[in-house]
Amino acid sequence: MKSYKEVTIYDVAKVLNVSPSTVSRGLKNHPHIRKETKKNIIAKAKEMGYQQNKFASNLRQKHTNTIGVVVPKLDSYFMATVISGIEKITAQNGYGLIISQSQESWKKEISCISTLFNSRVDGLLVSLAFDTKNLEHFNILLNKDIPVVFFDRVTDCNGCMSIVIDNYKAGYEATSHLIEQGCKRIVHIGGNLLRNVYSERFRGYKQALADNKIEFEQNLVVICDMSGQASTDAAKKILKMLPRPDGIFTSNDTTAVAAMVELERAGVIIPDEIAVVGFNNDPISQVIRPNLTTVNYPARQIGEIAASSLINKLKNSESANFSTIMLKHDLICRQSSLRIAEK
Amino acid sequence: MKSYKEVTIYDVAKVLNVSPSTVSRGLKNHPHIRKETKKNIIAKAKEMGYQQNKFASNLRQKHTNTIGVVVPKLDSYFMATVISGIEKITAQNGYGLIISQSQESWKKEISCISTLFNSRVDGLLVSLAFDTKNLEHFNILLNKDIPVVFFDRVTDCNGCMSIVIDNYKAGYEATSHLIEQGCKRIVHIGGNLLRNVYSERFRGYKQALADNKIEFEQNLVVICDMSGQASTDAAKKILKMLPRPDGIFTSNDTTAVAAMVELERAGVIIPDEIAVVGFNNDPISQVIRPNLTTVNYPARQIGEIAASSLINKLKNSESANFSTIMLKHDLICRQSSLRIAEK
DNA sequence: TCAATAATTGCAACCGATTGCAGATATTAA
DNA sequence: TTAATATCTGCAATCGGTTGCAATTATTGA
Repeated sequence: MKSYKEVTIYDVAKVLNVSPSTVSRGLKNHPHIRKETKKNIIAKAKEMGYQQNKFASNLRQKHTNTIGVVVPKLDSYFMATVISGIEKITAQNGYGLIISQSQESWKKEISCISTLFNSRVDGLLVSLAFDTKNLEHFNILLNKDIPVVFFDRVTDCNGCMSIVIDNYKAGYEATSHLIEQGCKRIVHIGGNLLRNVYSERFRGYKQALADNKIEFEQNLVVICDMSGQASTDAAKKILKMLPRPDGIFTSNDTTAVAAMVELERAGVIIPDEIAVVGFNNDPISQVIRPNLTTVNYPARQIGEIAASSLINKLKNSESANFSTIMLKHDLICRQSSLRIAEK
Repeated sequence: MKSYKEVTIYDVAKVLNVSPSTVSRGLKNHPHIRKETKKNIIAKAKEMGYQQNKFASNLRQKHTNTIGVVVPKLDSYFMATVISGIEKITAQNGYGLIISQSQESWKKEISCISTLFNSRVDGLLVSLAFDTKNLEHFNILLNKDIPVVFFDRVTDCNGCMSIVIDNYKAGYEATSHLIEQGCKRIVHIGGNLLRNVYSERFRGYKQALADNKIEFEQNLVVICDMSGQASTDAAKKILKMLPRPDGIFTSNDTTAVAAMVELERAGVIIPDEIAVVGFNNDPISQVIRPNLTTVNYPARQIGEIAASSLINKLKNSESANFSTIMLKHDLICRQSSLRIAEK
């Protein structure tokens, strides 16, 4: 197929009249090689256009310097930011990155994991799909001591690390904020309760209601796929509820925005008639009018910490083996929920 | 580092009392191996948990069955959809995917290309960064006959294929549509004219004006980074223009939406006072009120065709060597620009 | 000057899958 | 039954870099 000839350490060795092993060591700054020799080797290798063959190297060394990433979807501001953080750290440490999407599907997640396993990634960074019900597909990795770090959508998995925020607290704060603003009937829109992020936020929501002596009503809870469309539908339902709800706490900004658009279309005034709080602090939250109150999720930091935890684990497998790192979040109050302070 | 022992074809061979070569051939369905033998080999390999070592295989075979992807940014609906299309095709054909982002930076693009080159990808799928000024960084690939297929943000590059839509025509149609709706002073918001997508759409815009005897005004053109923020700023400028423009054609939906939000905030009625046309047909275009008129960009199809063209080229390098494939687009007319039909 | 120690370098055996060619076995034709 | 052909298998070299250990050279101390 390919007609050109690669330059190998053998070629460099021949020209320099040294052995391939010397070239190999010289190139990676091995202390046994004389400085002078090293300089020659590096210069000549560069001159000849030598490029290390990673397959030969990996074959011998048994690791690939590659990290696999499995995320539900790439196309959200949140996830893109996380990945950007991951990439920054991995690039700094000389690791390559293979990114794959589970498309929110358990089945596809299984195949992603298997593919990455077959590519012999050294470690994995994972955020779970919507409907993943068990973790058996991770066993092939765990059996071979390939470390896995979960982030955002995490799970209890024997020996794996997790990077999250305190979703319970965030949900509690968001809901409490709405209550402080005078809301009495607060709708919660959330995703599959299998996933910690949704179940925890939901739990926070319920607890905030309870702590404020507001009765929890199951029919004020919408569990959906968290798409814009689902939220538009939810908004339509909300419009028909009697008495009409006066607040919405939803688990991402996409749904918050879609709901706001639909409500305003029906003539509802936000926040006066219905106050809205989203989640993630996507850029759209600052574009939409009224600006959206939301929970700031330190996405880039999540990515950076997940990556550096994994790399740390790879570098010394005996390292301090924490199980969970919890990052700080903030509730950012904007116009979509401020009914008191502004008056 | 790793303490477990991998199962190799030698292990399988020993158990089955055949040679490693037979196992190798049996596993890949080589016609010289008896059906019976094959069955045994496959069964035993599975039983023993054999997993092919890709490094050994790649080392020997000189190719990696991996395709590299370089995109400016992952975090847009458009790009995520393209990648989804790419992944579908590559997965079907047994290729792996390494995805990297240039973050719209020429410099980062150079480093992405170099990294992928070092990973020995068999071929590359590329959409150029905003400010890429020359193509020298592709020479390392081209010199070694590693095929590159450009999509969306393409360029003339000796021997490379391109997958695009007719951006000139799309720009022409979008602008003509606004003119038909009675617009006389149409603002165009676009990106760096280095990139075909922006320069072509701009060219279409100008031609449509010319064909309708509307004088082109340079100060109605906003060249920016196509972010929501830039568009909000642009909208503020538009509000101050006298006489006030009555139409906007902008090169993506993000900017269209941001502009609409800002204009409506200032009390401008869309489309009556200012009609808006975007580009891409992002989901948001159907969420925002009024619904956004936009150009449908067949993102998934672009990805699929780019991937299959590349794979085709890899499989038989002598294959029909087209230089450009141009896909069909449509102008989707919605409320944000319809001033006549609806009245 | 000579032994002892330190600093360099080379040898050769890996890593695991692939594949051209030769050898072995089975089948068919004569 | 024997030669000729068709089917299978195995041998051994190869891909290119790495690394333990031996060998060589340089340096130091006595």
